[in-house]
Amino acid sequence: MIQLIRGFKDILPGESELWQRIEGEARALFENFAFREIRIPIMEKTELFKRSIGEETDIVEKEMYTFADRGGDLVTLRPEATASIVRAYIQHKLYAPEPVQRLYMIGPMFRRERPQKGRYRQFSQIDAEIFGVASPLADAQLIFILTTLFARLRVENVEAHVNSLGCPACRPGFREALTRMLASVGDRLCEDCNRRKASNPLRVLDCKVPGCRAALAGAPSIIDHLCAECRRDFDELQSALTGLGVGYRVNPRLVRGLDYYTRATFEIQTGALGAQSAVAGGGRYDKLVKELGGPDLPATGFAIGFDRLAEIAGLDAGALQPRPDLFLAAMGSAARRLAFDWACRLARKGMRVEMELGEKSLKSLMKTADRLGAAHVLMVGDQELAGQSAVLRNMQSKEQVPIPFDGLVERLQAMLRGK
RNA sequence: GUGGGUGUAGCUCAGUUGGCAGAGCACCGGGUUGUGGCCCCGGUUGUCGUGGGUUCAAUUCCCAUCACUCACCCCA
Repeated sequence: MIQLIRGFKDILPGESELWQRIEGEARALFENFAFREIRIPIMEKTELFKRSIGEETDIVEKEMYTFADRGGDLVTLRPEATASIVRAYIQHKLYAPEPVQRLYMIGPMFRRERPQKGRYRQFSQIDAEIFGVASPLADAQLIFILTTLFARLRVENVEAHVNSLGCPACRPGFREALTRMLASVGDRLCEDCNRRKASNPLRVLDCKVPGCRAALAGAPSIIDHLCAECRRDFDELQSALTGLGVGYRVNPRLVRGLDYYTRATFEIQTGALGAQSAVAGGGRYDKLVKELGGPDLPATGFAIGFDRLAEIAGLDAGALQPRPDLFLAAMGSAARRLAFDWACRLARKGMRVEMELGEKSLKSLMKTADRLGAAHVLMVGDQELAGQSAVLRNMQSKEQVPIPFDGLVERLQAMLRGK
């Protein structure tokens, strides 16, 4: 028996309906906010991810599915969506006719990590990006979309965390101050943080080890080091959120694992996913478009962990299961042939129709119809053939009415429409 | 990459001084010769994760391995 790859999973009927619902809600919301869908390839040249995400990040250093294809080109299964979307934005000069582009995509990403709750090697993201808008109102809009979507999906106990990572003008100053502080408490930090304080000091800020948290009690806050422009933008983001009625928490410890982020950064966090607290994360990356060879245009975006969202959505999966409008119960080959014909025609007319194609007792057929949750059952056997009239049973009221063969499809369509 | 827990029927799980493999649910059939849910009766389903070892005998003990899972790490 060949089993699926570690960290990958099948979305089976019963769960796929939930995924469809989530995707549908997301698409509808994006359309309302004037986003348009972009479909990007599942692989890119490895170089793209190295340059955008950052060589020193864990994603690039040890998590990417990278290999040489048969022509010898180094390619990588996408670990996130932003890099490809930016690449497409530049490559197709989407900015030329209109710099402002609101784009979204939904699809699988790949990172080779050790699987655990809320973390898979193939996972899906719902991704949104806004190009060409420097205003923090764009960031506020993204957060508003996130909280709206989560509310529609009945996600409870989530909290929006926001922070500013500063810009090339002010972040270096903060980084220095933090590095100095970390050097002075080096002996109290965990092993990982001692390694990180050199490679990526900002990451030390969100270490979960209690000792590190205590040692960092007096750590400098990025917010105190923001330059005037960053400060002003961060204030405007907050007032916009407040104006929209979005609850949020300023979290100076919120940092990102990807190098390209600047200024506004945010995360939707939950306690329902074990150790994985982030259901969605994003922020502004004003320098990335230019770094990847495009014009100097700002951008901001987010990614939702689809799998994580599906796990915490408060929707009743049972209520999402499809139920047949009509189940055809036929006895005998002649009646079955007739019923088969009706079933196909009714399905083509838009009715959800199910039918048993083998010979079964009526009792067995009724049981099947009941199990499937069929609203109505159409019975046809020798008696009905003789009278040229089938019997329609309402499974809930148990009421049964004869339906003449002549014009049966049209009659049923009219009777069951909208039910 | 590191550590803990768990692998027995389609599902949830029992199964200790080592002795031919179990329950509930589900499924199929019957009770009701053409009418579902409730009830009753009967029936099907297993490489006991895999490979070795110890033993007359291993689901049980030992070793290895794989998978799942949780946590670290990292992130969505």
